[in-house]
Amino acid sequence: MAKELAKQYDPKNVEDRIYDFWLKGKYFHAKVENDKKTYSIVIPPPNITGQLHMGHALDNTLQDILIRWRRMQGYDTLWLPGTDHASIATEAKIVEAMKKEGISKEDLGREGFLKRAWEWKETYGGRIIQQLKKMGSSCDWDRERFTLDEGCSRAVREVFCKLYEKDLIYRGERIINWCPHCLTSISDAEVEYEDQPGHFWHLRYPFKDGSGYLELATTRPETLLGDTAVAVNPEDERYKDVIGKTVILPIVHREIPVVADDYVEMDFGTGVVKITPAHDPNDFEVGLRHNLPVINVMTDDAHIVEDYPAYAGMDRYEARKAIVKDLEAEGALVKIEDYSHNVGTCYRCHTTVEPRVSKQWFVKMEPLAKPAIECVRSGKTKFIPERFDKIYFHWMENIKDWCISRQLWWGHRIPAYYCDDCGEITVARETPECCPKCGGKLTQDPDTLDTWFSSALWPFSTMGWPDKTPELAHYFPTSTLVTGYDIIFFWVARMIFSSVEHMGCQPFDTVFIHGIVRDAQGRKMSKSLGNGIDPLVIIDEYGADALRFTLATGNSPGNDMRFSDEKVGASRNFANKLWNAARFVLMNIGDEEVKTGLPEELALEDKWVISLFNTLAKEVTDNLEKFELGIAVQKLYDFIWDIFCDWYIELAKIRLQQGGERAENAKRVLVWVLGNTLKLLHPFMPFITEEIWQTLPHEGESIMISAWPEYDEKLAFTAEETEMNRIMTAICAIRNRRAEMNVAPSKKAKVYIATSYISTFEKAGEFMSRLASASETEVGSAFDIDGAVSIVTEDAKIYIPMGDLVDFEAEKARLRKELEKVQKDLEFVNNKLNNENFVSKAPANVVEAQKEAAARYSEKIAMLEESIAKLG
RNA sequence: GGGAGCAUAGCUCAGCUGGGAGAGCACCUGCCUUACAAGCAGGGGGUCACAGGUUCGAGCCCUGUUGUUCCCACCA
Repeated sequence: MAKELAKQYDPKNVEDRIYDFWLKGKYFHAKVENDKKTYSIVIPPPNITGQLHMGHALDNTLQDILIRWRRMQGYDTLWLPGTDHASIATEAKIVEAMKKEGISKEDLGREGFLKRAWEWKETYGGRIIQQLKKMGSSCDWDRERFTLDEGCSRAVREVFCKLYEKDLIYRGERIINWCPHCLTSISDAEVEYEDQPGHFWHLRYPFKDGSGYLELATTRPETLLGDTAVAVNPEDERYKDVIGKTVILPIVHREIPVVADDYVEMDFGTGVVKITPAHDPNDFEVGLRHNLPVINVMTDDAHIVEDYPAYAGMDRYEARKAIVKDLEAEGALVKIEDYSHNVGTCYRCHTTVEPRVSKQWFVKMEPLAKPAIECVRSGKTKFIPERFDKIYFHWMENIKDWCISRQLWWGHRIPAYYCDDCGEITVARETPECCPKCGGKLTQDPDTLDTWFSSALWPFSTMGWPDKTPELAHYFPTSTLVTGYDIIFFWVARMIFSSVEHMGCQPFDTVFIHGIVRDAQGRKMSKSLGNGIDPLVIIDEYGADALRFTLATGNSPGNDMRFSDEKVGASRNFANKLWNAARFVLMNIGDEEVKTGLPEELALEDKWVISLFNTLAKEVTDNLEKFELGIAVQKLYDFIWDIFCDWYIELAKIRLQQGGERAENAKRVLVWVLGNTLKLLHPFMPFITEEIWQTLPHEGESIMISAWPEYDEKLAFTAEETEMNRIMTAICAIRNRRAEMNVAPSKKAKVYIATSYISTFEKAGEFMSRLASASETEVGSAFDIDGAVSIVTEDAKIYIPMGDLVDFEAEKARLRKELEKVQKDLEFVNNKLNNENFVSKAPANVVEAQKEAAARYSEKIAMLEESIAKLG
C-alpha cells in the first residue's frame, strides 16, 4: 500500500498479489511440529467436474476462518485439500462429450476410456482448486490429494479386503436401485424421492376357475408383465377364501397364485396387491417369503425385454400406455384415478429409478453402525448444532446394507477376481497371477466402487494410511469437519463408521454443520432455475473479502441463508470503511517511525477504546470457540464501525491536530488498536487485513502468522468506560436536540454542564467542541441560566444558550413529555423493587441494578422538574 | 405416517445459560465537518404467529394450535 492511498479500496489490486505473497512465505504449510498442539481439517473434496458454487464458497470460508484463527493462536494447523473423482458425475460428463464426437464408451474400450478420463482430469480437475485459491483458502497445497490417486486407491483396496476378510463385504443377488440413464446401480442414499402426479389404475385379475375376479390397483401397470403373484392380508376376512387360488394375469395370461402376506395393508385400496418381485423392493421381499419366481421385464435402460414381443423395445412409459390400452381392450381395466405418489429418482440425473434384481457387492452395515452410533453418543464426535445427532442416530439405527458396486469404469475397480475355470472368488490387495485354488486364469470384476466408498476414508487415506505416517500420528483424528447437512448420510456418517472400524477412533472431534445458500427469494440455487450466483463473479465485482464477510455474517450453524447483492454491497462498504480508517491513520503518521506498543500516557478515550477492544478480543474468541462465526463477525463490524471509526478516530483528531506528544500518543494508540483489530478480523477478511497491516508499523512477516490477541486483564479500564459513557450520552443528547431544532453544525454555541461528575466532564471540553458543536464548555455543579435550551441526561443537566432559536412553549412541552416517560420508567422499576418476591428471589446483582436505575431516574426527574419550573 | 427447523421492524436476519427488544438494507430530516457520499449526524417503525402454563420476571423454558420449510418412511 502506498502512502498516497486511493479513496476506495480496490480488491483487484490486492488479492492475487497477497495470495502469492502467502504462498511464497509457505505460511499454509503444516510443519508437523511435535511440541505444538494441533488443529486439523480435511476439506470436503469438491468433484473434479465441479465449478465453484456458493455452497463451496460458504464451506471453504468457514473452514478458512477456523484454520486461520487457530494458526494465529499458535496451533500447528493442517488444512488438507483435495478433490473427488466423482465417478458417476465425471463419467457422465465424459460420455456426453464423447457423444458429441460420435463415439461411445464401447468404441474406446475400458483402457481407452480411462485414458481419456485421466486426460480430462488433468485438464479440468484443477479448475476448482484455482477457484478455491481465489477465495483466499489457506490450504496446505503441498499435501493436495485426489480420491483416485495411488495412495487413496491403496487405502480403498486395503479397506475392501479387510472388510471382505471380516465377512463385512459380500456379493449377492438383491433388488437394488438402478438408474436407467446412468446405467448403474446406486445406493439407497443416492435415491431422492419426489412427489409426482400419477394415476391409480384399477385392474381385474380373473380367477382361473371362473369364479369372478380380484380387483387391485397399481401405479405402474407396465410391471404387470413381471407379476408372479397377487397378495392379500391373511387377516382380511374379505379374501380368506381366495388364498391359494390361482388368477390369470391379464394380457400375459400367465397363471399366478394368490398368496397371503402381512405386508398388504387391508384398508388401503382394495386390499389386494399385485406382486412384481423383479421391480419393487417390497414385492421382492414378498417373493422371497413365498418362493415366487423373479421375472425381469426390463433392460438396463428400462425398455421392455424381448420376451414380450408386443412391447419389446418400448421404453417403460410407452409400454405403460400400450399396456393400459390393451388392458382396456381386454376388459381388465376398471377405472383410472388421479394419484400423487412418491417416486424415487437418481440424485445425479433425476431419472426415475428402476428397482432391479442384480448381482452386486454390499457392505454389511449393522456391525459397523453400532460402534459408529456409540462414537457420537459418547461425545467423541459432536455435531454443531447438536440436533443433527438425532438425524444421524435415526439413519444409523435403521441403516440397510450398502450397495457399493457401480457399473462404471471411472473409479476404484473392485479388487475381486473370478476364476474362469473353477469360479472361485479371490479378493486381494495386489492383483493375483492366477487362481489360488486351481491355478486357472482370473478375470477381475468389471465394476467400480461407489465414489463415497473412497470419500469415507478421506480423513485418514489422505494422511498416508495404511502406512503409519507422521501426519497421521500428528493430525489424526482431525479437529473439525465443516460440511452441509445435505451430505450427512452420504459422507459424514460413512466417515465415522469407517474411521471407527479401521482407525479405532473418531475421524473428527466436531462436525460443524451449515445450511445451504439460497437466492434472494429463498429458493435453492439450481442449474435448471438458472438462479445460481457465481462466487467468482461476486469476487470480481466486490472482492473475495466482501464475499467471505457476507457468508460469515449470514452463518448461523445448521441454518440456510439467503444471498443477495445488497448484502455483499454492505460487506464491500464495510471493507471500504476499514480501508479509509487505515488511510486516515497512515496519512497522519506519514513517514514517521511510529513505535509499536502502547504509550505510557493513556488518555481517557485511549483507555476506553483499548478496554472495549480487550472485551472484543475475548468475545470474538469465545464466539469462535462455540462456532458462532456470524456473531463474532457482527461484533467486529460494530466495533470497527461504531466504536473505532465513529468515535475514537473523531476523538483522536483533537490531539492529532494539536501535535506534540499528545499527537504521538494518539498515533500509537491508533496504530495499536487498528493493528490488533485487523488481527481479529483477519480470519474473516484475510486480504484487506494483510494489505493494511503490511503498511502499518508492525512486527513480523505477515498478519496471518501474527499472534491472536488475547484478553488482558491489565487492559480492562472499567472506570474509564463508565466515564466515556456519561460523556457520550451527553454528546448524543446535544446532537439530538440540535437536530430536532434544525441547528446547523456550523452554528456553535456555548455548553454549560451541571453535574455531580465534575471531574469526568472536565475532561470532555475538547470532545464537546469537536462532536457537539460547542464553542466553549463550562462544567459546574449548578448553573442558573435563562433563555437556554436545556437537555437532561441521567448524569448531567446541559444548558445551551440559544435564546433566539428557542420556542419556550415547545421546549416546556418537550421537557414535560420526557418527564412523563422517565416517571413511567421509575414507576416500572419501583414496582419491581416493591415486590417482595422480586427482592427476595431475584439474584442480588439484578436487584442492585434495579436500585441503581431507580436512583438514576429519580435524579433525572429532579433535573427535569427544575428545568420546567425555570421556564415558568 | 414419523422427525426436525423456522415464525421477531417494510425486506433479510441476529438475539449466548430467562432480568424492560437489535443490526443491515429500505424509508424520512439535516449535513460535501480536510479517512470514507460505498460517508456523517438525527429520526420513524415491533401487543417477538396464536392460546395456555412454569417463574418475582418469558422473544428465550413447558404444553397445545395455526402457518411454513426440510428430512426420513415399504401404503401397492
